[in-house]
Amino acid sequence: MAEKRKTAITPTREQDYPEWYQQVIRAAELAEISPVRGCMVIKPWGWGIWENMQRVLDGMFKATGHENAYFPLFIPMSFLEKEAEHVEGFAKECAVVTHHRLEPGPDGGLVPAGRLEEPLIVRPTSETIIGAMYAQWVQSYRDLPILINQWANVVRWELRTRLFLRTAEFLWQEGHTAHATEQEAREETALMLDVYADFAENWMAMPVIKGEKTAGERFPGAISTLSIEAMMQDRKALQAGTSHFLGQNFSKAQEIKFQDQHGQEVYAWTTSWGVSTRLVGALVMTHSDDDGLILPPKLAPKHVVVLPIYRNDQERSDVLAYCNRLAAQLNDAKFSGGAVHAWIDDRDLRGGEKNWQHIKKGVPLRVEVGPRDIAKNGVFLARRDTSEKRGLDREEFVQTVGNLLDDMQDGLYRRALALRESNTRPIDDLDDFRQYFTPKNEERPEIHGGFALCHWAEDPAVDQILKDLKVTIRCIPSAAEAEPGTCIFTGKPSAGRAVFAKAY
RNA sequence: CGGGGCGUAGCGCAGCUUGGCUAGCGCGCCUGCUUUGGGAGCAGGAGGUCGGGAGUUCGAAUCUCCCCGCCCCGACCA
Repeated sequence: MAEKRKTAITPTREQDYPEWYQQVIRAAELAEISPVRGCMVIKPWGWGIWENMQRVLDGMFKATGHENAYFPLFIPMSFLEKEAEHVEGFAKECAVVTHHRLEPGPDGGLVPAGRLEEPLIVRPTSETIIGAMYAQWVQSYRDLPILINQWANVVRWELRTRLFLRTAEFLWQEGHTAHATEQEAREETALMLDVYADFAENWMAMPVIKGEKTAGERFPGAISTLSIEAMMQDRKALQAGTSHFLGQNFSKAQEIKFQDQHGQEVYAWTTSWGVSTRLVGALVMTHSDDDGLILPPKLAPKHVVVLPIYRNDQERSDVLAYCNRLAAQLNDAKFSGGAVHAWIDDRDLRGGEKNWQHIKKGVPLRVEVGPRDIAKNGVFLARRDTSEKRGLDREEFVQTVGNLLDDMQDGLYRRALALRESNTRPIDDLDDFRQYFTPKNEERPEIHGGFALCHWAEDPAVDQILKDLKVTIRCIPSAAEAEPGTCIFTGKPSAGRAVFAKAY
């Protein structure tokens, strides 16, 4: 017997959460570190998840009146310079293109030649280049609103990267809208946050808190930034999507102006909103366990893997024929407004090995089919989320597979919500707050803390305490009721509680 | 970008302190046979310019210098 490990992933979440995360991504074949510094290669299984995310989100954007378009990867440096806060926010992490030609170098290599008159920035986000176009497109109130989204890659020259969570290049969508009135733009900002929350909860099975960022956490150049915040299994917060109300900051900087009904020349009100491939990382950290990835069925690239089991050629042909009929039936079954996606894994690998591969990749359902099942016209079913295994009748399975997948989707959401709820609490005392966010083992911090709901006030003293504890204010929850209280850091009066947590 | 650690086969590592035969081990991979309902067994085999460059030396994975990359901790961030 080979060495039998208790879990498919080492270390476990408890032993070393960050390392566990990396190992899950590798074991599930989602992505790999690339030869290019800070950049990752997204592999087919990981890409399949992102494709599903794109498809669903794209449908939601269209349903709320948006259209897709595409703007250039390169942004003239002067564009970025127009909005002061914006420059300051992104300058440090910009990749800059300064040349447009390569020539043979003295040592046989290539050297850049043909210096550009004006350097080009590889977009870290596209407010400026899109705004420049909007300025041309908008002349009359009749041209508004403009509701455009683009799917694109962006580059932020990060010094410390982690697969999916923070890479130098990442993929995202960025919506950019321009409106005639402030109210309409604010409504758009809130609407898109709702879209993100809907997607997170109903497709990713990831509960989120909707809220507004504090001044310190705002997008550079925004009047207000809304976000959805999720709790990962190490109880840290992950910002999973943002929606910004940009006021007239960018339209003034970029001359996006128009004549209103009264013939007055006024500036447009703009918004921007985005989610990125970071959501794949969020998915991993929300649901997976010590045996690898667990996927919410609604975003899984495939739902059911059929594993044929046979000993000889005769059995092989019988079993495969049965499996083919089963897979065809499954692919006709309905799930989540589409079809169940099943396939037969007939690779020449031993059963146990093959089985574990699918466990690690998080395939929601595994179905073993061997001579014994055929004799009973049945299947042997294993579900990834609960590890439950049982034999059942083939027809019954085909009839109920959609419901089963729905049930798994719900179960994952409830499990994630339960984790968040049992690790969220109001804290009204600074000592309690410190204790909550201080690990028992300073050398190797164990999983600790969670979300704390506290009264607070704007004050440099608060910033310092939070910095020392490595805690951030995640958001001021939209759902919170007005509740006057006292800032636990300064004793100043507070209008309501904010969510505090350690964060990614 | 500051502090610390590490680069040896696809992955994980030993060897380095005290330079010396043909650079090893486990997993994985290939071939054959036996196997196959939860990570198979035996036998044989392939795979390395020891991260890169320069230096010291009769001789460098091992010593010196420079460079590159990765990981951890800070600062910054979707």
